[in-house]
Amino acid sequence: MKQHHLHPNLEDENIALSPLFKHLTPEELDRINDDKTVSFYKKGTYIYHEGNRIAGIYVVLKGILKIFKTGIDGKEQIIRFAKPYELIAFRSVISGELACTTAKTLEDCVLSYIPQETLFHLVKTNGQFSLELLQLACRELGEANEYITDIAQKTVRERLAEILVHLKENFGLDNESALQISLTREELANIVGTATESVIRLLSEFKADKLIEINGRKIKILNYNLLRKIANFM
Amino acid sequence: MKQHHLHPNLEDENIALSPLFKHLTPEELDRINDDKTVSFYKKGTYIYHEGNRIAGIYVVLKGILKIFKTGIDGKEQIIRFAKPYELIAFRSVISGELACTTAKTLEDCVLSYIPQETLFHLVKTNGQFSLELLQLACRELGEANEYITDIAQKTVRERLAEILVHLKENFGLDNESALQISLTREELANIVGTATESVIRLLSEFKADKLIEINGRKIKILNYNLLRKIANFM
DNA sequence: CGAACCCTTGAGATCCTTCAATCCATGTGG
DNA sequence: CCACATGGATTGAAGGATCTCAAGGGTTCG
Repeated sequence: MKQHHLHPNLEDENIALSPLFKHLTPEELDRINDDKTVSFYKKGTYIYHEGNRIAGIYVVLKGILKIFKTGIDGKEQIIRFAKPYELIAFRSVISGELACTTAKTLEDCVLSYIPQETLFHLVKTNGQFSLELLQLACRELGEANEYITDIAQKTVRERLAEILVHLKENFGLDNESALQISLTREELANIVGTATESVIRLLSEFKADKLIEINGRKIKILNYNLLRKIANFM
Repeated sequence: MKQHHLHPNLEDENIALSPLFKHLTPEELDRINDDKTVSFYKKGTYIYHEGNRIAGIYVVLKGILKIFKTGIDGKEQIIRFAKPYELIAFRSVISGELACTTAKTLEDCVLSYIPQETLFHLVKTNGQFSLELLQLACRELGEANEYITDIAQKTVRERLAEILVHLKENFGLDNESALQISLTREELANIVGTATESVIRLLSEFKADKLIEINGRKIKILNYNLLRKIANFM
């Protein structure tokens, strides 16, 4: 296995922990392990840029990344986050299109890179694997459809509450019931699709309403159920 | 081949015209043709509803459908349209989730229904086919990401112009350079993600600016390039 | 001819954005 | 250790885009 020895504990991370690779045969896993490279990336590093042609997919082994599109005036629209054992870049690799998003690390990350040849070979020879990849893509598609409807129909207030709920669901709370993921106000705005100032004002309101507690970037969830209610889930 | 003889010319329609099924072996095509059913649906018919469990996919052979989610207060959000040789319902069938959208015919339609067993068998045994299906899903995912960014960042005016451009690209113009697809103002609003009244007012503005000509639901495109400019493509 | 639908227009309200100024924490170089 | 630069967070004020509500007009179809 090729490996960049830039980080002490890379060996700990095992690609087979990703649900997608669970049902591979030992031979297939060996092939992946031979072909892959594992690398360490500092917080704030770009993995790929919108418009790039990408020659392989990445499995997140450690850390969190944001995946975003750059829109009007360079304003970022965050499409999703990627956390350990999730894939990035597979959409463009599979479709053969240029990257439609940019990926940037929000924390120090360890990523495993799998060349597209290895991936395509697996898809073509392992029906179970390709079905699971398909299911992954289809689940993401379902989430994207939700997202579209929310942005189109909900108020900024509802969307912000919803995002807080999602962040809790996806990244959990620490022992003080604060969101584990740490985002700037601007990043929150770029998920919700609004102005930074609006996020700030609404967070203050949520705080005044005892829904959350704010300490810099630390956001404590005080009343999860009410937050869900405000989010106006269907 | 099982077939509902509800329509004179069903035999004309050949599922193999769909690019997805192009690379199948004759045996595989036979299997599909044995398993499929072809049916006629009048304009305004629901094919499936959000929340349904769906047991197979549909290939559109004739007609146009709208695929939408129902959001706040029952307001529809149109996610996409489906036209001949495109698939519907495959997202939920593949992911095994309940339908996250509703499909309704906008015109008289002919659809071919393929049971999920047939589909799954193909995916598992034909690597090329599953790759193409994956590519289809990934392209849709890319479009969904665009859509999200547009709705989040563009003004209603820009989005409406963009939708007109898209409708021209996807459904073409008739001999009078009017959009082939006929939508109500409300449906336009439900794509753009705005109020019906806003669409009406903006269409009037576009008309005043000689971008389009309006005749009931008939929308003639007079200045395509300027429309694209207003749409503010990146 | 009425009912159902759709389209259109106006007026007022409101949610959000934008712009500008300030504050605060952090880090860096002298 | 201080001075200053930088990037984020905050607040206020003003304006504008868009929505909602209400009313009226047109068309189609049984």
